[in-house]
Amino acid sequence: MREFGKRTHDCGTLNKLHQKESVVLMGWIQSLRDHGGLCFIDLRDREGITQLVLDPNLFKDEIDKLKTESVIEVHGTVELRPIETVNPHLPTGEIEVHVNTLMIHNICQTLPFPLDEKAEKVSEDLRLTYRYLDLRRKPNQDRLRLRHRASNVIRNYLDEQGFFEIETPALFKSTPEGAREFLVPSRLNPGQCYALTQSPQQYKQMLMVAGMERYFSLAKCFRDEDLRADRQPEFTQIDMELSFIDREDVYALIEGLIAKLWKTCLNVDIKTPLLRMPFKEAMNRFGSDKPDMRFGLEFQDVTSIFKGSGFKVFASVVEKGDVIKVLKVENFADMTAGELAALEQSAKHMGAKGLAFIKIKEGEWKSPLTKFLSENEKQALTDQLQLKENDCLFFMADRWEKACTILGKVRLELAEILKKRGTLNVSDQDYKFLWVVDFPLLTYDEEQKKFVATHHPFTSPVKEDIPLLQTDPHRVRGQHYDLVLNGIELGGGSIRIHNSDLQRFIFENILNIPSDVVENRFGYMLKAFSFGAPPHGGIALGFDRLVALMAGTHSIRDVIAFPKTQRGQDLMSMSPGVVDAKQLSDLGLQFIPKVSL
RNA sequence: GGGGUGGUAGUUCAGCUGGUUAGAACGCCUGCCUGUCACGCAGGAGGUCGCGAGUUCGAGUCUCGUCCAUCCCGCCA
Repeated sequence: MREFGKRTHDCGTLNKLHQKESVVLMGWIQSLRDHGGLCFIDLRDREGITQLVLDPNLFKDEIDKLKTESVIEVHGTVELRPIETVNPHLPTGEIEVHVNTLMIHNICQTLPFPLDEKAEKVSEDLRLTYRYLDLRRKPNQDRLRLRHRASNVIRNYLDEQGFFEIETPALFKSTPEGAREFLVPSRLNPGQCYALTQSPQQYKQMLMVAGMERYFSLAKCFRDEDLRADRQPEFTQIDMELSFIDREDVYALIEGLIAKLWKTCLNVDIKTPLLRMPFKEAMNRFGSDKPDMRFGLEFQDVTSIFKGSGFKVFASVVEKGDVIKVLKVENFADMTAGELAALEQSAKHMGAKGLAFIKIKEGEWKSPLTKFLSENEKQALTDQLQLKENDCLFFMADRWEKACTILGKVRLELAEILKKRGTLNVSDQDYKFLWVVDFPLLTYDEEQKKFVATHHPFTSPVKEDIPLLQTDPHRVRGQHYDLVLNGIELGGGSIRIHNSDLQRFIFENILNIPSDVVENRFGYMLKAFSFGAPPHGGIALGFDRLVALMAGTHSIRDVIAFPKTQRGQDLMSMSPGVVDAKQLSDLGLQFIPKVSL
């Protein structure tokens, strides 16, 4: 079967059917149990563990030398274990290999940390320093195996759907309107820099102009932003672009892909089509553009109830045209001071002045605001929210988006609290996907005092909203879509602008980018769109996040072979590092000490 | 750039209101052991308490600074 190596089997496959067979195994010593007159070794390779039995009379010297994680090769015979010594926890637990030849390939010195279950508690920086050891552990092997299987499924699926896998450059030019970039000085063009691609966005659109029709790539992308558990400076996107399609085609394509991935890799059936929710609705109900749909805790709007209220804070908010959102939690009137503090903190963290609440206990409204509320207001709240004993309400009054966002944060914190209490069950194996759609094309940036693209400037407006560009730009919806799973944005995409004039109008008249800058940065795109660009659109899914979610881990470092720390360092190879003066001078570079103000 | 949490044997941790020679488990070393699979038994080695100042008769413990890790906010079109 095996075309390479001298192994006859791997350590996961032998069973009682192989009895009396001569086999050759190679692998690592997982554990060594020397009983004096008899010695057991658990030999491990990528596929499993097989118990070896060694006679000390034959291998005395070797056994003395061997240590855990040493690499050995054994030739021996498969024997049934005595019935009372069968290990039911091991797939190969019915047999063992009686060794007649032992070759030591490498003695392992004492390990810097244990490689059994205890490794989970070892500090991550130590494990990253010895990443090659940490990766020997089964959970890590399984996660990289899962990643491999997922990429295989993706390639096969997209091939069936008529896609070409095409590599695009990692060295691109700087596009400063996006994320902060890694710059790469060009030796051959002194004084000039490449930037590592934040995404192959512009290249893939050019591939559509080039008539490739369907492109995909598992593309490495680079962003020089601060890191998080779900963010690395280099990461992988499943990047796709299609010609002659609309949003529905993209939804169907991706739903097929997700269903196939989950079925093949996890044996889980995902019901399609997936739920779709307009951005506005997601904000109004859950206070997020990536709502976690595994639990309720929805908001209601009670703005109209507080018109002219005796509670001045609320009344003035209504007067300004802002909103009041409320989150009702059942059986939470016994909220502790600590729980309230945690909720208030997450609200304040997001810029709230406070977090108003009402508890209904023994028929009474317990709250700092009770004395300001009229009977009419109480009745209106009771009716609209169907209040009952032990309910607890949290209010947020502010500008629409801010009020929703803050209460959205409170909702997530509440879920954590309820989980701790054991009154809310949220499972990682419960996969609640949805599409969030109908985002506004433009967002007003208070600091810059101008409109910016909500996603990116290549997003096409919804056709019937195009006339609004002239009159009410903020009301224009974009043909953008985000794929969300359990409160995490898996990816997003859009139908693009393929008309040179419309694209130029957006750049110059809506986003107010000076025409010479447009020409310099995007001139080639505008030109390309004037040479027969097909209508097109696409999507990019975060591959690391996707695999992390499938693996049931929240950190993408767990599914990346050699991840970087939060400061962007590779502790194993110690990168980044200083470079020779010669290398710098070849590039015409010189480091100036950073001066802090 | 800002906030939270943490840093004590190789590893994971304990170490109380500051007070003898800083402990445990696992790992490691030596010896014994023919049915273990977290093998067992006996013995042993192993520490600049992240680093630097300060308070104090006395600091792992208190204060300040600093470094590192991690989580979050800003940021991530």
